[in-house]
Amino acid sequence: MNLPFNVASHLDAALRASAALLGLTDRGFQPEVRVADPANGDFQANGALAFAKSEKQNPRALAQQIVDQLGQLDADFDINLAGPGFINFRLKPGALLGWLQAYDSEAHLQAGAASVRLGQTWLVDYSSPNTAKQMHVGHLRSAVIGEAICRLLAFSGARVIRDNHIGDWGTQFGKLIWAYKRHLDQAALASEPLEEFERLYKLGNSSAEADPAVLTEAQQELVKLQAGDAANLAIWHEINRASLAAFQEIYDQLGIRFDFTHGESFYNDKVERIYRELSEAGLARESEGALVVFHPEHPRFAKQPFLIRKKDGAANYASSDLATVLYRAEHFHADGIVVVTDYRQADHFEQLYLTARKWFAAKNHPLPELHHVTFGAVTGEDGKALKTRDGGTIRLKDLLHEAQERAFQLVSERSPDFPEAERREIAGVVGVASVQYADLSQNRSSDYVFAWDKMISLEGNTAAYLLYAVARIRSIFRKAGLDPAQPALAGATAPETAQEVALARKLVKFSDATLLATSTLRPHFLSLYLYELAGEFSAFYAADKVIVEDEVVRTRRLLLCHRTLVVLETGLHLLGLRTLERM
RNA sequence: GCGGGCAUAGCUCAACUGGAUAGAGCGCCAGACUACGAAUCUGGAGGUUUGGGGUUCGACUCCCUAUGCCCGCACCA
Repeated sequence: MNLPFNVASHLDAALRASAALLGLTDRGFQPEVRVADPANGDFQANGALAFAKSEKQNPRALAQQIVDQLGQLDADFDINLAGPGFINFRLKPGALLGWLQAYDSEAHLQAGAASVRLGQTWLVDYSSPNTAKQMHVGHLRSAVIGEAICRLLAFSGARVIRDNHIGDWGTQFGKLIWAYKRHLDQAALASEPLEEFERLYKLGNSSAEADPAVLTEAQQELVKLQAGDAANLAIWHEINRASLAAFQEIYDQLGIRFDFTHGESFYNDKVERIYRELSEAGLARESEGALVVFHPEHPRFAKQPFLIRKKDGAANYASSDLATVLYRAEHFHADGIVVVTDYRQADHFEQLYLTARKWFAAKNHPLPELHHVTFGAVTGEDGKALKTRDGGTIRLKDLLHEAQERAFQLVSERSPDFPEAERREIAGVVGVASVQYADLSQNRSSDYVFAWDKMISLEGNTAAYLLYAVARIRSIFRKAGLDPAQPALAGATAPETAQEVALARKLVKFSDATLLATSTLRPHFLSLYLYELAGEFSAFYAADKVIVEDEVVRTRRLLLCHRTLVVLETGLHLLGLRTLERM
């Protein structure tokens, strides 16, 4: 029989069926199938251990009983027991070949993966910079991780909505508009709008500090804006338009395109309903003039309030975020919402989701899965967080530019015979991919130590290593005179040499890597897999020559090359990276 | 003060959420191109997983505790 895209799920089903025959399922038996250390097999089932423990049985004997019921599986697997009761499954070469023949393109991999979240809608809120400000290195993580998560969710079958929740509403606009009206440099606005807005804000800020009369004027500008004054609203729109255009230049380099840009201002007219519903639900109450929510059952939030309306009656980010959750649930019918921000907002989102769950239950609103995807701070080499107002922050624009310049020097060194235009294009891909991959290859929870050399380095577990593997495979196909889009590989036989088998076994586990990365919303699991796959390929490449006289051997190896190419490219695209023909 | 997070090889990071002998890269040492791209590959050295206790067939992972660093905590987001 043909193995499905996810072989582990196939084993899981078989083990459940076997356990059911033994009457174990009702008593809580779980197979616990996972990818095994290659020395032990391809997959292992650990469930017998935990179950035997709870039933006070001999785990090894129990595992043996389960295995005895697995009859037809031994066509595809070598099955054996090990240790205290591990069940090991090793794919036979013929089964490996069958899987490789079935999953021969990005489209077929996608089709195999898409059953998990078919019919679901997921909304991902990421990047979310403030308007009128440069994006700096701290904005990189949310954008890069968020985009990878979008692609992973889409790969698992979901309809994905990308929403850029920009910070386009706040007290800073009073000072900015004050300065805009008096000191705007039209030429600077046209060429470098964000620099000009930053200059104007600083000017407005320092003027207000120096002169109380200016502060009053700035506050009045803000009041006028919030009241809908036409002139101020026009300036505000201009600021947003120019900011978004500047952001999009960066998003274009990162391969990001949002479906919606519903910033904070979008929810201005939606907060009244929040106050009303939360009060009706008995969740919100007045405290020190403000409207707040306490959670008596919670160790911290019993006393630390969730402040949803300021004492002056104005909304804040809590009210705005509550309105955002409701809008996404009602308007988009989202099954899941993912918000990608740094971990310092963890308290806020815990309070937000705690409140939303109680509120939705009280009001019978359909509740989506709510996820706050956090990531560590970007720190300097001293381990301290880089802050926006520190003089030394690195602009994202400059970072990407320098990455590409460094990549260009390297490409020119390695491939001096390529035309300059092509070297530029390669450097663009390699430079940006290096920056993205540096972020995606490590667990997002940990702090990110910012260092040029580490980020742009093209050695070890880096984008360049993976792109190089892709380029080498494409080179093989050029040499063999075959089109990797439509290779003539009919009649390919099962893997034979140690390196062929190792590579084939790794390829089959692509589905487990994407599943793990998606279910945990941690793209680094996919990065790690791709790095290991590229390593297996490199070892295979060094040991087994592909383009040989013997046609059987050649076809067999070309099949492996081709599937490696497809899986590597599919995986890199899922991470949001572009790939190359040669480099 | 209250609460959260982190601590793994010299350095940067993994370890599939309680599974088998804790793995990679960089750096170091020794090898491999008149072979499809050496941005590569093959070996080697390197560990009391911050210290101390506990839970169990099994702990980097869970609990307690000590230390160190980071972060949040009433009207910024």
